[in-house]
Amino acid sequence: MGSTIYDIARKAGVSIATVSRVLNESDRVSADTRLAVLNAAESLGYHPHTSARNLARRKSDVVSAVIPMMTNLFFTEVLRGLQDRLVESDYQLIVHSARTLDEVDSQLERALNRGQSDGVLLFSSPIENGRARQLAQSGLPVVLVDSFHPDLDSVTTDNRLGGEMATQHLIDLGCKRIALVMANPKSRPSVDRRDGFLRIMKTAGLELPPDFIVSSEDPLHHGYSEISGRQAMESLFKRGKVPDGVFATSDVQALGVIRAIQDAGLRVPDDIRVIGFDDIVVSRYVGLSTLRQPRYEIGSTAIDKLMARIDQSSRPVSHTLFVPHLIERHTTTRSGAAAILGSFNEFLPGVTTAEVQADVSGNGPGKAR
Amino acid sequence: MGSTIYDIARKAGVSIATVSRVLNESDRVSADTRLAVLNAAESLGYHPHTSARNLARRKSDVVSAVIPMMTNLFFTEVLRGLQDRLVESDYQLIVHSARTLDEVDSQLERALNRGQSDGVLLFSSPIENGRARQLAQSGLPVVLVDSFHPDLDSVTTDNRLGGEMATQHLIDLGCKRIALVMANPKSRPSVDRRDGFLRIMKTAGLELPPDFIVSSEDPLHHGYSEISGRQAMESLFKRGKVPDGVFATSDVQALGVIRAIQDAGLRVPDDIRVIGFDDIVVSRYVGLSTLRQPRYEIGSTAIDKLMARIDQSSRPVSHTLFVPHLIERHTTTRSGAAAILGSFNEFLPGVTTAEVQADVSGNGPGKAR
DNA sequence: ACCGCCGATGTAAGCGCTTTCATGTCATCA
DNA sequence: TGATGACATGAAAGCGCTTACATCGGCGGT
Repeated sequence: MGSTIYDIARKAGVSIATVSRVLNESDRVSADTRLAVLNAAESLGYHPHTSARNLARRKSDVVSAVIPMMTNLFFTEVLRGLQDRLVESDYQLIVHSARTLDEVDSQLERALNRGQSDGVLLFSSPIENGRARQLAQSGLPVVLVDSFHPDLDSVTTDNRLGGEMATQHLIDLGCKRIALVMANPKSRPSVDRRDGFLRIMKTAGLELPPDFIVSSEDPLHHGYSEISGRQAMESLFKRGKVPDGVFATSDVQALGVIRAIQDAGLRVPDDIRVIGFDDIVVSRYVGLSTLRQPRYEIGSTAIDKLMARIDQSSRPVSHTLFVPHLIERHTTTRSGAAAILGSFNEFLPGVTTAEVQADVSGNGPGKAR
Repeated sequence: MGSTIYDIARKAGVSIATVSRVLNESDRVSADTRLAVLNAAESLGYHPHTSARNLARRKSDVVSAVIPMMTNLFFTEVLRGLQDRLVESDYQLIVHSARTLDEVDSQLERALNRGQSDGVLLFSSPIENGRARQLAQSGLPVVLVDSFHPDLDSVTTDNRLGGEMATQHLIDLGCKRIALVMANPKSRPSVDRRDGFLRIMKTAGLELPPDFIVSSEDPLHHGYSEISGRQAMESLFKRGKVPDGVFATSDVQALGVIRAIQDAGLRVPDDIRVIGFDDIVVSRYVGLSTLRQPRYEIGSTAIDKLMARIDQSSRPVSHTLFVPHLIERHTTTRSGAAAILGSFNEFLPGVTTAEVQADVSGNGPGKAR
């Protein structure tokens, strides 16, 4: 174990330079020596030493992804998109996950170390000028995903537009008293979605009762969690506010919102319509209406951009903005339609109205756990 | 950008050895010089060169995870568990994802390169003797997750036992004609689960009609996919076979099974009860009964084992076997209860919140947030 | 005043590889 | 037949860092 090119060179009776040439597919080697070297390498069970190689080449073929709130379902899905794209290239991915936005700093610091990776994907983190400078100074190629700064390449969904679309959708459905459940107000995507919401509410001339915007101060996941959505909704109810439509700034929150509504003895969508954002996997099974972020495209575009910049650091900065796509599911069906569709769960076409009725009134078995 | 310890040394008026000492927290440096060095480093925006450092230290503080079928939901969830555990240590994770089991070879090859990582976690891949030898020869610490070989540390769920529990559960519910929907027969976990199934069927003296075992030949995801489960069930129906219970070797497959059942105009669980394996996130929302794998513990145990072996390569090989946990949900309720419960979806009000709480608040026990 | 010791620092030898440049060997052409 | 390349190979200089080992003052003990 641990053989080096010196061992190979000795065994094959050549110099290390020749071994290196063979191993790097350079064609300036005769067929005979090539074979001898390959045989020697094979028989020694040679594995190149990556660090040494990277040091000499000044290249690592690795990209870093700094991802806050990895436990959030949305990110695991984006990550899958990334991987899919990355596997096709020769790059490998090193994941720096941060549990809170504060941890991002330290993880980013590590990701910026030279020699570790050829570029960095920075996810969903606010970029103040200090950090922007830090990134620029590091000289490492960086692409922002799901966040924005004028000086840096970025790939985002048009969150403001998404907020507008979601809100307009609720309005089209006849909702009059719409509540907004947002994540931590420090999260840029959440804020952008809110701005879209506000704009449409204003345009539509709809009244926005005080307290109808609830935000989470939870640092964990930055408020993008089921529990935070649930608490937001409960706090609304506690104050006696009952909206007829809710826009949650993420699907995970929307799931919590739905739970709270049902715990309060109300029904979705009959009493309150709910729409989320992201279109995580669960949403499809649960029948949650949402704005789909093109995860796959986000991931692959980000990778492409990063690679382009790695190849040519002087290229002009570019920003890609994806338009989210409205997915209408059960949680925003019209009252009438809801009765007909019957099932809350679009995964279950076979369920009859009767069953759903029974379900809504009945109490399920207590989960003994 | 790109400053080295030489730059710092010059600026601080010391030698590179001293700089290195300061940067590595060695205490054999006077307070004055330390300060001077730190200031110089700061003002230069110094970032150490990881490859150079690793080369000199013979240590990388990175662990590799070779994961087949990353797009499978189960793995993304295990990965979350890993990350959670890893963030607390100083290690970083490099992900080698393989889309098929064949790609595992090449990804593993890369993961075994020296200098890239200090250890490898190999997921769910069959270990023939050839590969075992390759792993041993590489000299790199390896821990198998979700697969087994006597010579290598491993962490697995007791799949055979799980298969027994699932089957017994269906029998307890009164099922007489139970079908097995398995993934690719080359997948060890799937095979083990089948063996448990067979054993219980035999013990119970239940007849196993021919063709009631359907396996997938799909190389993609090795048969662990919704589509494969669906096709398996369709092929059963096509041949006129209608079981009254189905054990699918994974939840994703079970979702496909359910879909097929409903497309055929039958109902779950009234006509056919369904149980899966894994307890992926979606299952909770869909009400799918399943055997839960303790993902979090699997991940953290694997990491612990790997680190232990990195620290002491001579330690004895150990195997950890986790007992899966039966989660009863809607898809295996008794006929009577099913009629009352009504909804397929346990996400609806009838369900107590206890379980959801538990799941939402963390990835498992031992979580200190 | 001398010896020995200790703590702070510098010197230099790698870590395992890539790559430039120099060298050597032939076939080729005038 | 000797000059001329084309081609295969070797020698050696790094890549940026860690870490023995050597060095150098200054100190207390005698």
